[in-house]
Amino acid sequence: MNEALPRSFFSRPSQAVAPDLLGKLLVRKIGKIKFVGKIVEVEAYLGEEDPAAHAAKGRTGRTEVLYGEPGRAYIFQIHTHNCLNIVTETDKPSCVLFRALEPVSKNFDNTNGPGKLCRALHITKELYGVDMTRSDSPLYIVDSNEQFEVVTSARIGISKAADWPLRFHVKDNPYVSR
DNA sequence: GATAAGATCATCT
DNA sequence: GATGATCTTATCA
Repeated sequence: MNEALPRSFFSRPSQAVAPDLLGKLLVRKIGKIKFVGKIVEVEAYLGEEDPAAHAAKGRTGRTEVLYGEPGRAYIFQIHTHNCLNIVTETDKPSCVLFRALEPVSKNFDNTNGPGKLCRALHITKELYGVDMTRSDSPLYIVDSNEQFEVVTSARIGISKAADWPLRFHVKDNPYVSR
């Protein structure tokens, strides 16, 4: 068990990966400590065609990972906090943002937000570019067979293209942000 | 000129 | 009071 999702899982459009990512388990290992959280809210970013995506700005170094392999972790710093994303599609700088997690292992909490999520899991620039498709990485995704209802809604917290239905979250889950 | 790091202002709790 | 896919300034190439 606890086998990381294959790279092929992420080699699809963000809007296809995002909803499938819900209910999956995010594993964060810090030394011998392991945090496990269920993904309950995500947000898809398409890339160059998405005005709200960082890649749309035409960056090359800061968003380097976005242009790289799918399944890689993209750590983005917002103000004094960090945000965790996972890269999708090789050709496009698209990715999926983890907005909220439901604590499975009870050694952490307050994960109902992008910045809070990273703070709780102690995610820093050190994890930038980490391969999340390997179960020996400090950060990876594990499959789950749980049943739940997915809700699609408009994105939040951005100024451009905020009305695009690229936000997905588990219905009736107390850990979903705002 | 380009990349990296730190901060401010609006919205939500 | 806290959080948040942005913006400005500083340092390196």
